[in-house]
Order: sequence, then structure tokens, then C-alpha cells
Amino acid sequence: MIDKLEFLLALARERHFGRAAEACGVTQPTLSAGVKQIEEQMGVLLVLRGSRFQGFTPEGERVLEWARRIVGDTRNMRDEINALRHGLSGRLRIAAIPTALAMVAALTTPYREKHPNVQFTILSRTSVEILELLENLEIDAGITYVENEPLGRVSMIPLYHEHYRLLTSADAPLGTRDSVTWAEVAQVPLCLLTPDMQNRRIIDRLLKSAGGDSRPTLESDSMILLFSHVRTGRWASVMPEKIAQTLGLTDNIRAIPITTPNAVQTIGLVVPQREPMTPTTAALVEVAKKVAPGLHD
Amino acid sequence: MIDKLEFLLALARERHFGRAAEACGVTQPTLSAGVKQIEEQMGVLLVLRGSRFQGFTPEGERVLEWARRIVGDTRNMRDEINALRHGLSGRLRIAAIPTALAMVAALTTPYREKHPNVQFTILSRTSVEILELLENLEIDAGITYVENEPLGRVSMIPLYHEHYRLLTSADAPLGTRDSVTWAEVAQVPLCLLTPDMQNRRIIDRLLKSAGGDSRPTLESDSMILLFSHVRTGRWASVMPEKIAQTLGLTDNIRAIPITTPNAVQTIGLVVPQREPMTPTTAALVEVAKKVAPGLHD
DNA sequence: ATGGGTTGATAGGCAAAACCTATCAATGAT
DNA sequence: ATCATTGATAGGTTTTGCCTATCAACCCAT
Repeated sequence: MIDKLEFLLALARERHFGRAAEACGVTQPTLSAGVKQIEEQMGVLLVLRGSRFQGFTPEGERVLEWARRIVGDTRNMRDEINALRHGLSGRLRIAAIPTALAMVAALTTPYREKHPNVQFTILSRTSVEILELLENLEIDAGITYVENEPLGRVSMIPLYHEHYRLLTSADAPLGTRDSVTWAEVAQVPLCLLTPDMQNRRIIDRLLKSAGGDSRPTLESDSMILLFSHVRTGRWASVMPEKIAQTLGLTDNIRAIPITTPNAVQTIGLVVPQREPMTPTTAALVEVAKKVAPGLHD
Repeated sequence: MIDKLEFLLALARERHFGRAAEACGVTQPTLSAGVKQIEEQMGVLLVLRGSRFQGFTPEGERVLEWARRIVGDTRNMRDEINALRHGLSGRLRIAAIPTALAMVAALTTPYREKHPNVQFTILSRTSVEILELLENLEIDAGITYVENEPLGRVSMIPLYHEHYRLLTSADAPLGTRDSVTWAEVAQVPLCLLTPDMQNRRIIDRLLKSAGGDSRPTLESDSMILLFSHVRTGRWASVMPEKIAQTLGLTDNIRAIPITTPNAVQTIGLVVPQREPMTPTTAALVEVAKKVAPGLHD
């Protein structure tokens, strides 16, 4: 029964019988039969078909919601019993927005000291993708903005504040200043993240309300790429203070505070709102709460 | 998998492999094999055996906790989909403390008007048993005291207040009074519920703190039995106002308010704290909330 | 229009599982 | 010592689950 519910979850993820079957490690007819069997048990059509997958019926959506919960709880049960036997072990899957990648180590390092048998998988994703992955049980926790765009059924633990800096060469026009305004930044050609990233949308908003428009000369989904351009001394960018520090400032590159407004975004750990959590996730929340006091910086 | 978890729940209820198997509609070897299979999947012994059932291991207790949730959610899913198809239907299982039995009709009657296809099963149980039944998913809702003894993971909706009355013949010593004190009541030979009922424990407490001791001349677990004795005119009892009214007062029998203190107990609807609820249960909560305004009486 | 490519349903067959009956071993009570 | 109770085990049958192969509907392009 639970396997069949997993079929349904895979189908919701992949929106394709064949791929969903592959994801579950079965053949397409097997998955089809499984879905049909749930439909028979429930006595309702759950999936709209018409020679191809066309989404779920309203009943299907409800079953999906329950399936997520039931499948999730079943995994949590397994994990918890495993933890009782072997101490914390297994794999913790985390996804973080690119600008937060630099601070993930602040969580994983103390975590690993307490629970050396836990392995990590850490993905770089957009804030929207992170929420989807959480929803689909594909990650255990996310690190993303906690206050801007709506989150789902999740708990969040604030981790730190994102302060923005203009990264630019000391030779460049604004390079010698101690602080600059967003209006001034709006005049500079910038390297920024792509618009699917929330960080970019935030910066666009700030630039716009300072009267500029956002015409970055270069876009990328990789912070490394942005930073490597800045490092040549011939490009500028706007980045959170933390990641600029982590990537390392050379003598020639300066990270100048941007004022008017002094924009601040809170970044936090986001975990599924479910009681009780897996022991590995609960331990991560513990670590996050210890790290959080460094929230005022 | 879910079937196996149900085996485990049945075993926890029955504490006996054979009876648990019967309750699940399978033979004893099948249930034994099912339990063993879960143990193998988890990699831990869950049940302590020694030629007979001896309880659960700590891991077993945890699995049991999860199993309750998973099995419960699975049933809720079924119920919800059924409700989407046929409107509210099925069976609503309620257990109430004896003193609250008279007011159950105040819930079932408006419920039935809205949802005529729902059938009811209503059990008379002690408050402790009600909580156990809720825990084991054997009832959907309970009606019991909401403030005295600790409840578990449940939501409660207050329904009404229980005020105590001395039921006695007008010929009896206190029979002509407009109110009596607990100290006076303590002098009268009473018919009361058995001590496993919380109502009895509450009355005992009140009598004791009024300086009396509780030596009822007659104990029973049936309100009907108590009331029929009072009705002879030769016995007295302490009962909540509501049930005395419902059972019907003859000219000769009076229900006299008891003061000093003017004891009040809140009775409420208690349902599993789980989101979302089954549609039938949710509808019951709705009805209860409408009834609740009558809470001040 | 028509043919190739895609997608999900269907049919047939085999292996695994789930379940039953019958029986056994251990324990406890009389 | 004997019998009753309880859960485990063995052996056999049915059911389920899954696979391969194939089909029908549809989409799109030529």
C-alpha cells in the first residue's frame, strides 16, 4: 500500500508515467497498475489521463496530500529506529540558496562533530525549488529567505542577516568610498545572479526603488562565476557580506556597505513542519538554534 | 506494510497474538509472521516474547507511536475521499462518560439533520477508557472532563458545565431545602457511581474537603440504576443537573443545588489532535462549537 | 493526409508473497 | 505428572506483484 502511494508521489513529481516508474525502480505497467489499484480502493479516479498524463482530479490532489504525509511519516519512523540502534546515521539532504552556501559549513561542522556518522548531500537551488523539494520529501531541510515570499507548511529557524555590499575594484569610480547608496549602485554595470534567484529579485527591487533599473552586464546562476569576474578588477557586483568575506577579498577588491536603505534580509533553516521530526533533522535544528545567536551581526 | 502496522496496533490492544490476529481477521501465524517482518525491516526486536506476549521493547513503543499515526492517517484519507464522493457518510464512533450521556443527543440531533447518512455508535465509558480508545483509534471522539486529569494529544471543545445537585425525596431530611452544602450532603447516605468513574472521584473530593467521608450505601456504573433507586423516594444521590433533568423529576423528587463550594466541572468534546481531521469528525467539531455557546448555564 | 514518435493501457506468464491448516515446543497451572 | 495455553514452525495453496511484449490513441511533422 505504501509503495503504491509512493508511485503516486513520483507521478506527481515527474508528471509522466514512464519517468515516475523509473524513479520508483519499476516498469511503467507496474506503476500504472499500482495507481489503478489505489483508484479502485478509493473508488474514485485520481489521475486524469488522455493518452498522456494530464494532472490529478480534485480527489487525487487530496490523496496526494495524504500520501505525502503517510510516506513521510513512514520514512521518519525508519530513520528514528535506525538512530536508536546506531546513533545518528544516514544522510542529511540539504538545499541552500547560492548566497547562503558559504554559511552552510557553520551548520555542518558542529553537526559533524556531534554526529560523525551522518553524511551530507548539499544542493544549490533557488528558493522556489527548495520549497518544492521540501514538499516532495526530496530534501530534509532548506536554507533560504524566511520572510519575503510565502513558505508552505514548514518551520523556520533564523540563522543570520544578509547585508549587501558593493564588490568592486579600488580603482573603479566608487572604489574608494566608505559607503555608497543604492542610487549610486544603480549607475554601475553589475554582475548579478539570474532572475530566477530570489537574491536577484531583491536587489532588482532595491535598485528600482532607488530610481535605477537593473541592466546587469552579466548574469549567472553561480556565485563563483560572479566572484571570479569581480576579482579581475574590471567587474562589479552586489553580494551579501558573508559570502564576499568567505570567498576572500584581495587588497584590490573592496566590499563597500550600501545604504539608503540599509537593506537586510533574514536567512533561515527551513524544515518540514511535522511532529516529531527525524532525529537527524531534529539535531540539525538544534545546531541551527545554537548558531542563531550570531544572528545580530 | 500498512496492514502489518495494523497487526502491531492490534497486538498492543489485545496483548495476545491469537486475539490480535482474530481482531485483524487473519490467523495467528499470519500475524506472527507480519510482526516478525516489521522487526526484520527495522532490524530491531519490537515485541518481547517468552512463550507468551510480554510487552514491547523501547523501539517497539516508538514504532507503535508511528504506526498509530500512519494507520490513522490512512483511514482519514479513505474517509475524506469517501466524503467527497458520497457526502458525509460512514460511522462516527463516540464514547462518553455516563454523566454526559444525556447531552450526547444535543450533538447527534443537529448532526443528523445536516448529515443524515452518518451512523453513530455511542459507548458509555470511564474518562480513562475514553482516552485509551481515542489513542487506539477505536473511537473518533470522546465526551469527558476537559480540565481535571491529564489528556493526551487531543483537541478539546468545551460543551457545557456540570453543576451538582442533591437528588432526594421531598420527605427526606434535606428534602425541603432550596440549597444544601457539601458538608450537609456528606451526612446523607448516597447512591454514587463506582470509583473508576471520574465523576465519583470528583464528588469524593468535594465531600472530603467538606469534612465528610464518602461511604455510599450503593455504587453502580449505571446512571439509570442510580436514578431508579432515587426515584423510589428512599435513596439519595448527587448528580449533574443536566442528567437529572433529562431523566425526569417527579413531583416527589427534588434536585437541590449544592453550595460551599459551588463546584463546576467543564465537559467537552475531545478529538485526536491531527490535521486535517476526518470530515465526519470535523463536522462533529463544528456542531460542538455551535452547541458550546450554551456553555454558560 | 500520412507516417514516425511518444505515451499510457492491456495481455500473458512467472516468481514472490501472503495466508491458511496442521503441528510442535515451551510454559504454567492443577 | 498432566493438561491447557500460547506463540513458533512447516508445508502447501492462492494471490499479488512485476516483467516483457504488444497495442491503441494521440501528436506532430512532412
